[in-house]
Amino acid sequence: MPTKKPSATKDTFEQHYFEKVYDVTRLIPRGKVSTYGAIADFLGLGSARMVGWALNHCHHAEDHVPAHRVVNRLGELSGRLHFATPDLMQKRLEDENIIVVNNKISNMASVFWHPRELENY
DNA sequence: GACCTGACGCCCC
DNA sequence: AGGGGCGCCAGGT
Repeated sequence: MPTKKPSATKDTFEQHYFEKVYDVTRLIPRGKVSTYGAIADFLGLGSARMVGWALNHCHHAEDHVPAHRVVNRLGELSGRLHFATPDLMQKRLEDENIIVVNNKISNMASVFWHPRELENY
């Protein structure tokens, strides 16, 4: 047994769960949002941080990832500074009729969507 | 290796 | 109600 995993294995694993995160994020309905924790739970990732880590690299993805629909569990736009401009995340949400005040979604309970609502995934 | 730092979240004041 | 501590995993230094 090799004491160390080949780096190719690690790379493909990352590729794998990055894509899973992107796929779930793409399934968030327009006008709804999900959270880092909900996506991590759904995918069985050990930590919600890994979702943030994956989304941090989502601009490398082949197809568009609606990352503005992922917020923290309090509805705060914790990732907004990683968009092209600091206000872009809020603008995208407002374009979907989501109300944002002080970088926080006001009606979080009514727009929250959990991936386990998916029927066949 | 030993830190440190995250697009996080739970627990406990 | 809001803030600190800590676990979580990955990367950088």
